[in-house]
Amino acid sequence: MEESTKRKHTSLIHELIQGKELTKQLGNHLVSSSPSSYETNELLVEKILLSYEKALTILNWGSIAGEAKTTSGTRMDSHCSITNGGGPRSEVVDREFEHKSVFKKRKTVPRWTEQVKICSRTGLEGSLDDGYSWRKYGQKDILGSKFPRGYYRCTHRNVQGCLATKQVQRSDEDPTTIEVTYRGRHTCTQAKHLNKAFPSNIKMGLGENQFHNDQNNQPLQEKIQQTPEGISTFETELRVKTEELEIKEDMFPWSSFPYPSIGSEMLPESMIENHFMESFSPVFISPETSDSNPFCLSAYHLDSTELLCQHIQTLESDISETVSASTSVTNSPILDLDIFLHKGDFDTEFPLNTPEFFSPYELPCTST
DNA sequence: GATATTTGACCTGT
DNA sequence: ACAGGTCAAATATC
Repeated sequence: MEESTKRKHTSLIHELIQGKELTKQLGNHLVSSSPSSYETNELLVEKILLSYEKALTILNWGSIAGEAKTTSGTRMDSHCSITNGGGPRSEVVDREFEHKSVFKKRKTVPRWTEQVKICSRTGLEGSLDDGYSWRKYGQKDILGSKFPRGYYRCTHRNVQGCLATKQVQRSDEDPTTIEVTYRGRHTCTQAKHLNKAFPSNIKMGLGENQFHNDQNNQPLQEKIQQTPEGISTFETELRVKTEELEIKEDMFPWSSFPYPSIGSEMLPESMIENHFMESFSPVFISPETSDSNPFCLSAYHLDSTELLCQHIQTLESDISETVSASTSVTNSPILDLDIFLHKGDFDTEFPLNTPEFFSPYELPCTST
């Protein structure tokens, strides 16, 4: 028993080290990336994936992955989602990774949830715009929920084949909070446009998948109309609290790991050595504080398992797209990493001071 | 008239 | 069978 665990542990370390090395290689390739090296990159990515899948398998089967078990059984990637307090949403997350016994690479639709805190003081009119155009295609009463859930898809679905969707629902516990679950990435032109508009002064540290305003720069603001699932008015006071990030395969929150900014070797190195091996609690977002801004981000503590998953998510994401998206952000989100590392417990909100990012309620979005 | 929303029906997975 | 998710016809808005 003891011996078995030891062996698994050794294998796990081996796989992680291998993944690290491969990632380094990939990083080097990315630096000198040329069209001709694409295949090489792809090969490296495959290898890395394989290595991490093995590691995950070990984690899942081994005793060291005890916490990886969920109420519905052992799931190899159930721990890939950031703890969310066991709310209803965790169910959704788990469901995405059913049939775990099959370790085949799956192309799942990335999904993550943001909690939008609404501070409405005045009327009930207004909009909460996340920068994307959405079209409502359905609404459902959800069992056990007081408020119905609204289903939205990208307006450009038909024209540009953008498959991004989102679900909007008011929180039962806190009616002033709206839970927005995004699914899929935007492939439409507005995504590209918004990438550039993303604030450059939002700094993030390692592992923070949290602010995935989307791999394509997903929305932060939600345009809520007079629909029951949302609250209509907000002033400029809107707080976004990305409480849970569910990033699955194929998803890349550009805001999380801007490869180009980090440098070819920095990412994997720091992730593995600082996070995986030491299991500390990283802190993510560290925008310059300012009381003037209503948006607040929460920091999360991740254990090594979660970090591992996030790292895997990162590796599995579309590298080329990542590079593309990242290059649109001039400032490196990683800048403040050192400042926040090792800060231990952290449960602070970071108000963002990025008017260009938060103010556009009236962006040409959401249908009207 | 074009586009968006509403809402009951239908589909799918459990 | 049930719940969540999607479709699509009817309706509303610009």
